[in-house]
Formats: sequence, C-alpha cells, structure tokens
Amino acid sequence: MQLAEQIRYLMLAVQREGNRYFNDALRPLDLTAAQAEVLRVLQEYQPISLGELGNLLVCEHGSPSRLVNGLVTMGLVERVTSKRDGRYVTLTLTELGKERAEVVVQIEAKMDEQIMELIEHASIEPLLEVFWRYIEDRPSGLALARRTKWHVPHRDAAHKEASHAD
Amino acid sequence: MQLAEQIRYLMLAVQREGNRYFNDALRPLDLTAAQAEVLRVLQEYQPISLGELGNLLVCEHGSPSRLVNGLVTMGLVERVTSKRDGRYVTLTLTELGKERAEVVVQIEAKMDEQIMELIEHASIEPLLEVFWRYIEDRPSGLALARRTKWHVPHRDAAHKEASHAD
DNA sequence: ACGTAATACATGATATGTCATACATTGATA
DNA sequence: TATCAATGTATGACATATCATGTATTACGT
Repeated sequence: MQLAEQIRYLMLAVQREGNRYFNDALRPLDLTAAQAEVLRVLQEYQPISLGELGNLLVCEHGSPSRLVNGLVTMGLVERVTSKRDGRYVTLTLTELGKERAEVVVQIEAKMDEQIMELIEHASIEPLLEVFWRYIEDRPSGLALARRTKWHVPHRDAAHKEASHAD
Repeated sequence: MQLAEQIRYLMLAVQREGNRYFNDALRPLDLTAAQAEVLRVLQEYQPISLGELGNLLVCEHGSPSRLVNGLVTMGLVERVTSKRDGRYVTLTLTELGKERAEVVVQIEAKMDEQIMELIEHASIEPLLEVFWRYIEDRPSGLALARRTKWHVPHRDAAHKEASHAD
C-alpha cells in the first residue's frame, strides 16, 4: 500500500477516532459533535440565519434545518422568523445553550492539549499549507476560511455581508 | 482560533472533501466510498468472514452486515454460510464484483496521483508519525496496521489468525 | 397590481456510522 | 446428553451526511 493510499486511510482513521473521542466526551452533555459545532458557531456569530450557519459549518448543505431543530427541541437554540424578511429565521443560543457552549469550549480545550502534545516535536505547519491548498476552493475550506483569520494561501477569504438578523 | 483547533477542523474538512470527491468519482459505478472499501478489502483478502472484514475496515463495528447485504443485493459479493462453523459466513467477490473492484483501483490511483502532487515538496512523514501515534491503539489504527506492512511506531501489529473460510 | 423568478428553508429518501440488544450456532463442562 | 458460556452475525434505533425536491416568501419587471 503506497504512501498516498496510506495518507487517505490515515486521514480517515484519525478523523474517525478523533470524532469518536469527541462524541464520547460530549455524551454527558447529551450532544453530538455536529451539535457541538453548531453551538460554538452560534456562540461566536449569533444572531445568524440558517443559511449563514450552513456556510460556516464544516460540511456543506443548503440549510442545516434538522440539526438545528434538534437543538431547538433540546432548549439550547432559539429560532425566530425574521420580521424584515419572512424567509429568514434568526438563530440565537438560549441561556442553557450558552452554558452548554462553555462546556464544549472546555472539552475542546482538552482535545487541543492532546493535539499539541502529539505534535510537540513535529514540524507540522508546512503540511497545514498542503491541506489548505487541497480544500481552499471547496465548500468546507470556504467555511473554515470564513470562520477564521487563518492564513489562506493565494488569496483572502471574502467576508460575508452583515447578518440579516432583526 | 489556535493551531490545535485549526488542525481538528482541517482534518475534518480534508477528509470530508476527499470523501465527497471519491463518492463523486464512484457514482457511475453506483457505489459509495464505504462499499468501495469493502470491495478492495475482499479483493485482497478473500475469502474472509464478516468479522474479519469488520476488523480490516477503517471503522469499528462488530460486523458490517448491512453494508455487505447491499453489495450482495447488487450482485458484487457472494455470501455463503460456512459448513464447518454455522456461525460464520464466507465472503467472496463475484465476477462482477471483481470487475468493479478493478475500476475502483483505477479511481483510487487517480486520487493518489493528486495527493502525490499536493505533497510533492512537503515533508509529510513527520505528520504520518503523529497520525500513527494517535491511532495506534484504537480500532481504526489496528485495522490499518492489519492491512499493511507500514511502519507502526513502537511495535509490530499482531497478525490475525488464518481465515475460517471453507 | 400582477405574474414570474429568485431566495431561504423544510422535507423525502438513502447510506452509513455508532451503540445496544437479539438470535443462532458452537464449544466446554458436568 | 443437557446446560450454559462464548462467539459470530443480524437487527433496532438514532444521528447525520448527501442529493433531490417541495413550500413559503420576497424582489423584480411589466
């Protein structure tokens, strides 16, 4: 099995195991990794529309309605139809949602510690350039570029216009 | 967003986009990435039991019954209950399955070319060391170690006993 | 003012990953 | 020979990723 194939499978394995670890850590909160990401994005960008949320999540779908529905049902997110434009819904965290988001921050911090220990003596940053080059024009890469001020090779990510929140 | 968080999301984004690309390339074959992996594992290890297949796939589940059921339905895999031990089923590729597996090989080869171009001037092996260190004792890492002769840091992967195929 | 195109979101359908539980078969023991 | 533990596989239930399609609302042109 050659190097490229090894890379493909290793990426899948690492991502899969990391996600499993993250889901395990989130279980006491009764949250999944995808739900946690939504809480964190709302924490940083609220109030925002469903479509904008979809543009910021590392996954591509027109509008993450069902994902958000679950969080609304759990009492973590509030959804209000925009008065200004009835097509939009405005999403914000409830008080409970803010508390849960803070716990997610702590769980993520522990994972980040482990990652930093793993890469402590590895010269990994040139490879992040390679990753960025692979995804830069694809939906997930665009979502990540929007969320961060990371150096994006070859061009700056266009900033999205202001939220339609009422 | 700090380095560790960037790594987490980049891993997810790269894996997700790569999987989407792979699924797109497989669509004319009416296959998904998971099904393609099964075909390739059977191509290399057949005849094998369901549990053994599960141990070789980069994902952990007791037995990938439903995944295999779909491939049997499509006429790509043959499943026979073992005469020697009625608990076991023996899996092999049909003629059509072998043909499809060969096409998957070609699709994978194209992806591997792109990966090699991406990493042409990057020193990626320190990153692979980090990846191996992260997953080596986890189910996906064990599956990969079983499938390959890759250098696994700190110890050799134990080889699984011979298949129960009749 | 009205009709149509565009936009935002919701839902249907399918695949699959994950955890838990159930069923069938075999091996070990008394 | 009968019983129980162990093993391999199947299935239930849920979440979610993905693609496609449908619904509601707004913007635009006449």
